[in-house]
Amino acid sequence: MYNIGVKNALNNIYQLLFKEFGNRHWWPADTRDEIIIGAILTQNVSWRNVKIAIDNLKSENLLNLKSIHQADISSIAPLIKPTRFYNVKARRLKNFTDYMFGKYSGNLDDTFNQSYVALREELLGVKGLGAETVDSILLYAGGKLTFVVDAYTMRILPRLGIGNDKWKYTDYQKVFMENIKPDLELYKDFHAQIVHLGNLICKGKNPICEDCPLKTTCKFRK
DNA sequence: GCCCAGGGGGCTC
DNA sequence: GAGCCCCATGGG
Repeated sequence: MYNIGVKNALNNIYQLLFKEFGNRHWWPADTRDEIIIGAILTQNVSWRNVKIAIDNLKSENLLNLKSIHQADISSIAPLIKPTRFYNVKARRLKNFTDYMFGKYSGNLDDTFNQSYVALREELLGVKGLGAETVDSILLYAGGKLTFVVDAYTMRILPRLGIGNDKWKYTDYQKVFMENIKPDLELYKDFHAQIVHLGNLICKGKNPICEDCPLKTTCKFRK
């Protein structure tokens, strides 16, 4: 799915968003461990709540993978309550550390030293990590060139004439990866821009978004 | 009180 | 392989 129309549209969309919002500096974290933990905690919950959980973990010195690996689920779960599904998510955090300490002795450099394709498959095999979580980890913590697709992406792109309700995660991911410049910083910021826009105005209820910087592009406005 | 949110697993057919 | 329920907090 490569054509000059899509390529121009995506570039145009990014330029409009960047002009409106500036560089989003995403992912907000001090360490790779924190990015990975945040990627799991943010599943189906707003970043506001994740932030609270992150701070809770930090205050108990649990905001790193080694400590998570050594801790019991029962001591992690209460700290991440604000992110909903806290028991499930505590298990998922430990699923990741079990995998990483089991296979790579807890060494993140070794983990991310694997090829993109092999590592992505491997991570998808960890219970509790789906495509969006895995791609977030690979892109923001691992520096791998993979585009992160989320619910906002799939809601907004069709309005701009790209995709439809039949498209799946992979279809959206491909359209980005085949049509935008293969640049790590662009991948990071483009996804961040879409999320920011989605948080502001595209909740999916009202199709007419008066404040949307993309309104000249949006099919709902024509 | 009610609705829904930046996801993923598991079951059913 | 799509469709549905489960998980179970917090803000509007």
